[in-house]
Amino acid sequence: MPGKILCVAEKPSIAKAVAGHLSGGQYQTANTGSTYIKNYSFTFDFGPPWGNCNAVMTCVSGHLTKLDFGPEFNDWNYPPPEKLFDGPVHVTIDEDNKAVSTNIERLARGSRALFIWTDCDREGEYIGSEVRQEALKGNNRLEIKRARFSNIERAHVIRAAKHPIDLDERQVDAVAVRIELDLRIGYAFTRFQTTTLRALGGPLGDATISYGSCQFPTLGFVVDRYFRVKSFVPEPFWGIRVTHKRDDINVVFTWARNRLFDRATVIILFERCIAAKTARVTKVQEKPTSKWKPLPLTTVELQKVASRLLRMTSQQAMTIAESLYNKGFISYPRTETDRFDKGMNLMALVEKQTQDNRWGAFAQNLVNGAFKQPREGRHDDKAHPPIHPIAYCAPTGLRPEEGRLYEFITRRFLACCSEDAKGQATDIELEYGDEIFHTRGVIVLERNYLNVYPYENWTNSTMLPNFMLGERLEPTEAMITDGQTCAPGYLTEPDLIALMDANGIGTDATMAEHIAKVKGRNYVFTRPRAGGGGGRSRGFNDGEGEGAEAPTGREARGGRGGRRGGAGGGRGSEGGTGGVEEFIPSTLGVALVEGYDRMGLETSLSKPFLRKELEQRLKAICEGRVSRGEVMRESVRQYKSVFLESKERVELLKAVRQLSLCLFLFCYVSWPGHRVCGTVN
DNA sequence: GCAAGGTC
Repeated sequence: MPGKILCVAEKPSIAKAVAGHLSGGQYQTANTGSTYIKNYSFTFDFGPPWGNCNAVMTCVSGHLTKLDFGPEFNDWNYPPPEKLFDGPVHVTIDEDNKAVSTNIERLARGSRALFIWTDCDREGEYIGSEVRQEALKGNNRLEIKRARFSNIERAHVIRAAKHPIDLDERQVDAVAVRIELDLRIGYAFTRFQTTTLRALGGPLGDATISYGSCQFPTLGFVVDRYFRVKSFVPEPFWGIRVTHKRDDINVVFTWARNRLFDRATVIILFERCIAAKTARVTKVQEKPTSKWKPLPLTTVELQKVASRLLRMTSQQAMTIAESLYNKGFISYPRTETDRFDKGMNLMALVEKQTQDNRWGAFAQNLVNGAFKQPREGRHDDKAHPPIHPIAYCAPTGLRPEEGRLYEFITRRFLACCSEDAKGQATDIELEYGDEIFHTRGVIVLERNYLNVYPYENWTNSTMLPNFMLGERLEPTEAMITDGQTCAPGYLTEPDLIALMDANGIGTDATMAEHIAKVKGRNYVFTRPRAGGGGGRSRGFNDGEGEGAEAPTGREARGGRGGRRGGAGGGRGSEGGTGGVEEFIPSTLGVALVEGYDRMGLETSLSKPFLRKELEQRLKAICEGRVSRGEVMRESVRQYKSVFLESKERVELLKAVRQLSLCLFLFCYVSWPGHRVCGTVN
């Protein structure tokens, strides 16, 4: 044999799966000093120039190293926190990673080459560089390669093993910058905020007032919505509604202009309608319509749905998903990908579900020919497939909440593999005076995926009577309706996740942690949404793969007669009712955000802009447009200047002895009409 | 005692 090849994956599941494929199942397993990690030995023909080689496959467990300040920075007061922006930092290996790194170092000694099998995302590239570092300690003549793979299908993995590439140093650099900046900025501001606040005594005497580049924007979203709700001023609007009774059916026609905010105009337009006496049918159109099946499941979507329909917090959902993953029932639960790789054998996965007594018959029907390739979303992290069941699990084998999540994931998967729901829509348009009105009737013809996916629904609208194109009719009733815009609701967890996602705050794996963090720090709290919750249409994008902008502005609620036209046509209603938790900032949370916002909104630490800018700079590093050093210097300069300005303000306030007037940090002036919300303890 | 990112 021409020499041994050492393969290292990012986590045990990948090591095992890859070893299985490359060895054809013929491998020897050896324990290591780490409980979770095993070494798999086998032979494999890596192709030229390697040929048939002995190989050992092992792994790490996420990041191997840690960045930290030395003991000279242990004291929070001295050296002063601004020194954390340029003080020396060191790479260390945690105690629980010692065994992992010595395993790699030892295996590297007898190897000719290292093949890195970490996930093909930015963090994975960096973890690959950590592995390289350790391996080179054992053998500095080691040749370093990297396997490029986006799923663990057999053929794909074998191809990756035979066509390795090099580590992408730019991605490694980008992550190195992220790690160092998060550390410096997080520590500096956390120490500054905490020590400043504690000096004030009171109820916050021993609280930790942490700052983080993700937790603060998360808090910022909650505060922002809070003020939008509090400062909302309803605006009245008016509309026109026409009804016509035929064959004992009351058909409601809605106004093409929907509503106007000027009453006099509406009255004039309405009078022209009345003056016309009759309306003319200008369009009668029947056409097929469909309700699209859902997209393949991503982590963000899983978290949103879990809190909306399954009554779990996003963090609970992730914990449960991880346990299902570790038991081998579902695929890797942290993914941004909403399209299945063409090569994946989805039918085999569907087949495994045929034995279930809830959805087995549906799955069998797919196997028998009803199977349809899933829709393809626009996201692909090139590292993991969408979340899907990989083994069947009977409900008795799971805890109740695991069962509910497994059921959702499975039904979602089966829905993806079936046909859109089909219906027939009838659109009728009236011209009345100078105004246009329409109505729509929908008949659901085939429910298809809806039969396995009870989380969505689609129902027939009221049956429409026949109308003839060109006919004139006298409306049974025409009236002016009125209503007023109503305040948006406080943020819910799905809203918050959507905002974080849209603004690049955190990753699929960490968003739930940031939300838990701002709760744990008493920056925000949740409470059940008051007032039943049923009446308000949130207009929330249901994850159809479009941009995930969460609802922000005002929404209208009709007053008398202000209902939207035609029940069918669009999206159906969702199954979840009531029990929605809403996010409210605490006094402390508001004070923190206000304090930083007062220094300028574009650079406020509570806003997502700085983090977004950093993300763009990291991307620039990955594209080779700028160096790691330049980004590091510029970002440190930027954050340090915000830091020094904050510090100056505090000093100023101390000097003029106004501290008793300011809640903390900077001058927090009471918002007009703003009642301090919640308590800190 | 502080971050965010991996992962068990």
